[in-house]
Amino acid sequence: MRMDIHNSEVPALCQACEARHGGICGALEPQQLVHLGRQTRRREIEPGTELIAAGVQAEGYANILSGVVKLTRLMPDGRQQIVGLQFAPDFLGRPFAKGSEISAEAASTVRLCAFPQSVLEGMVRRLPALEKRLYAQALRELDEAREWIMILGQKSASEKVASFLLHLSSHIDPYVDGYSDRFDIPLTRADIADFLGLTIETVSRQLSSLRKAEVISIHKNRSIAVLDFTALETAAAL
Amino acid sequence: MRMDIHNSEVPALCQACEARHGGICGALEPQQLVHLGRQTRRREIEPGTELIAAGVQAEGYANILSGVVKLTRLMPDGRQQIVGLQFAPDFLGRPFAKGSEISAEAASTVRLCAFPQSVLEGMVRRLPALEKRLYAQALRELDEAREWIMILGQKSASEKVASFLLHLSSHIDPYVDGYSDRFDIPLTRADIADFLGLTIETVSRQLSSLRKAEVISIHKNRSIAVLDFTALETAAAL
DNA sequence: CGAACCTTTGATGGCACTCAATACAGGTGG
DNA sequence: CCACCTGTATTGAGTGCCATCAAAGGTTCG
Repeated sequence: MRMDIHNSEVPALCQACEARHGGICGALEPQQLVHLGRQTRRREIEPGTELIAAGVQAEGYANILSGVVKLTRLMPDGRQQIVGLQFAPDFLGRPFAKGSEISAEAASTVRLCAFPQSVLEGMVRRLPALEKRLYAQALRELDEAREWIMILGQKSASEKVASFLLHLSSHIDPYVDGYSDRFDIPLTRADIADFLGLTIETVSRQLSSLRKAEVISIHKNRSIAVLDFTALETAAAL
Repeated sequence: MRMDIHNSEVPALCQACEARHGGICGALEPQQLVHLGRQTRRREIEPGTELIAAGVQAEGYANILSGVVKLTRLMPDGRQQIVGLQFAPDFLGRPFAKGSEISAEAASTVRLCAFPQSVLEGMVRRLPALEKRLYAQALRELDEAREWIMILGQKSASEKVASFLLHLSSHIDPYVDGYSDRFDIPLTRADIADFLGLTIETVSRQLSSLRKAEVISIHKNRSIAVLDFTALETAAAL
């Protein structure tokens, strides 16, 4: 972990924070961290909790410390699509914006560092580097969204599922279990299906197919180990 | 058209510019317009010309004055997906970024107001309002990208084509032809197919279907008139 | 008028969806 | 600890939508 020159000036909570140097906090000087730190509150969110409702202006903003947040859009007839996933240390919320069509929901247990709208917007006005960070995240999200457009538009079901697993594996820290690295899938099969524009049956079939080909191994339907990374990349048509 | 308080200070070229109050120019004061105006060059681009190549850092930036630019991503095996369309007065290029996977190509004849990279980046550093404009466009593009994610993930072929026509009709100015408003489709069937993740045959079939249902009328395969807007919205599942 | 290209239309097949049944995991209470 | 129950995931059979292959029709050039 990188250290600040005068760590004594950095709030204790921030010193050990996973998001200290990422998200928006990376752009802040110690004294600004103190200012922000006074008004933040850490929260732990249950899976399934709605964080930002569609069509409603968010009351606050937050940094994601751990867990996965899914951004969903709902069609008038009830069809649902996950339009993005956010991981630590992503920033949650849209400054200066009216409510959008998108709602945010905790996919797994999520830990947040939350602060009120006014605080962030005030700091942005005084600190151009902060706006630059927000801009950078928006561009990163835009690239990611366009990558998914390509995946949804061009790829077959099996390629979609493989691409999804690769995406997950690059954002989730694995833990060692026996001889191989495993990670918990933070989404249900229904979530994966909503993300990939497939049905849960098709997702399940593709996962089974990868398991039978010994590209991955699945434990209790909840954790996955990638046994053959190269094969997974091939399957994703990357 | 909105007027500046002292129009005499605004470059003549900008006074009559379609993008004067949109894109990034809307954030500029007359004196800054003069500064930028000195270093811009208007260009007219042939359809099919590549404006920004994938993997290469762009040499310059531009405002779109008219026409349509398609942003495409190519897969290793040759499959192609259009990940976004840009219309006037959108800004073209990504400040401070290394080359991305995406390439930009003129879909129709495109008129640009182009300027070198250094000029824009210098102005951004001195003018926070400009960065805010760029941020706002990135967020707009992000919303649009996520809308297409939903369309690609959830909608049927007929719904996709109807959604596409609605999208076009909201970005292209129609001209009166006989008794109804028409507009030229700036994309070939192949482009539409690449955008919607379909084949040209399927696109053609869906267009024929809408024509037979008298929702639209097609003239010489190139221009379209929306005869029944409500029916088109229904067909798009909006 | 003819050539090249784009678009439309038709016939067929495969991939993913739908419907249906079974299997599994986690939690609760006996 | 096991029986039971609920929600989630897997597997199977059949169907439908869209891709593929193939041919004909339009449009725009020279």
